[in-house]
Amino acid sequence: MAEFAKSGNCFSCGLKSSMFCLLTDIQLDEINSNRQQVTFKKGETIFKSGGPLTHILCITSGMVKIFLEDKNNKKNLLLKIAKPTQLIGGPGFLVDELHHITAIALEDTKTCFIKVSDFKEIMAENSKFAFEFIKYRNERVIFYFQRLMDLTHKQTHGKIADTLLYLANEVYGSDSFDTLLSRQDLADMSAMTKESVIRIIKEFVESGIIACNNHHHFEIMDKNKLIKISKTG
Amino acid sequence: MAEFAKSGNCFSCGLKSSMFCLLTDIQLDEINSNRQQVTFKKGETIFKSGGPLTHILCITSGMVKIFLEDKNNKKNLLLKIAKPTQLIGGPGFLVDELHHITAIALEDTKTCFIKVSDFKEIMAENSKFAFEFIKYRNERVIFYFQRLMDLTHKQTHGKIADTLLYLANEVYGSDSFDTLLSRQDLADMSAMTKESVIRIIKEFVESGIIACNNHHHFEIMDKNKLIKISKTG
DNA sequence: CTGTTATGTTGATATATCTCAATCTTTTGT
DNA sequence: ACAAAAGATTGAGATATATCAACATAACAG
Repeated sequence: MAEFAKSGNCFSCGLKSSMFCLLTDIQLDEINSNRQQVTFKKGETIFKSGGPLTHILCITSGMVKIFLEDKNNKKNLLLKIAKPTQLIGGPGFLVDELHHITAIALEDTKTCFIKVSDFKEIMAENSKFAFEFIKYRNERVIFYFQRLMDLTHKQTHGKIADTLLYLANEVYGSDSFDTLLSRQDLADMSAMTKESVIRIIKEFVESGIIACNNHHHFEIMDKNKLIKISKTG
Repeated sequence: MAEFAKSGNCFSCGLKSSMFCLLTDIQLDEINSNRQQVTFKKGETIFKSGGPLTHILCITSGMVKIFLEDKNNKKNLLLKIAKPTQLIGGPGFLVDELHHITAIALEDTKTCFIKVSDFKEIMAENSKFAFEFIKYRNERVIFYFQRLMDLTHKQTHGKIADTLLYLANEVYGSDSFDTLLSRQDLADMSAMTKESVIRIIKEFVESGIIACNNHHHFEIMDKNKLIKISKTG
């Protein structure tokens, strides 16, 4: 198992320019000695909504889908795709110490488990670390605000445009990408049915806005048009 | 202008059992000497999305609606009704120092303006205060998660049930209440049109679930039924 | 390689909700 | 008190999207 970089620098596991850069050697040692590395296979559940929040996770490699679950209606809402160097844990921290989101590995994924108690201790000692955490949280809130507006006020074309732009810009960093997400996942992300997703993707392909082969390769051909569709809803 | 209570206690302006109880005398003095009390008339804008976030506000008296604005579509999403002793500021804190929400007084409202720089200083000195702030933020995130699920997956009857239950339980603390919200506000809160709100309220009245006089007085007659409607969507 | 299961696709139909326009009611300002 | 403005209500019609069922294709296990 790789050790963390010393001297207030980032994790050796790839965590660059994150809040962990703010830690002292002593604090890094403390986290380092208590952390556990765990590997998940594709499709495995990393943690589940309602379960105890004992650790904050850092993704070392792989990809994870994070979503809200509804027991009654079995309708999920996919919130984000988490990638390496991102922390996942959720808002139960300092509240009820429960998970409010579910995380499932989209491919084989390595994670570091950091004890919540270590997290708290360091946060109490190191105010810059706490500030960075609040900043991170607030950024997420701004993101969810946008999600609330988009999912409640836009119609299907706009929502699919949003989902495709999110994947290209935020997840894959390219207008041409292969995704691990199923049509149902795209539907859960856009708050609609998989049938509607399929129909709109077909429309987008027919009008030359995107290309799509073998179900999982996407290419954005006319990004301006897609952005316009996203804006007009 | 009233002074804050000393000895680590709450604001004299009514802020009870809040995070301000965690401050020392010195810290309270610091906030106290820099704060400004501002009164807003009914309908006045307290701050607007996009504007600079220079102060965190504490509501001393009155009621405020907090909502997300969309410049293009002029469709708003009402997030919450803020009441006395609540802090309002929003997630721009430590991110871009801008407001991401708009606040409008629903009635004559008194507020305390606390400088963001004071807030930061005290948070750096007092880790318990920072923890309390993170807790507060995380509670909001959990609330927004629920909102995301409710607004995207439920249909109109369920969403109106949610809105009525929110007003009764969280805002007015009674199953019988007069609200300052218009039909359009209820629509903005439930992510639907005012016409649909009106029709469903009429249905609820006709089936004896609620009573509603002179547009603004509501009374929940059959709460169990309303809860059931909220659950089944 | 082959049957089985999961995922994707298409079409026909139902329906919830919005839109628009007319009308009625309440609130507000003078 | 009255006119004007704002908000609430109702109805008819349009439409976007879900639902359901059948079928096609891809992925997977033995």
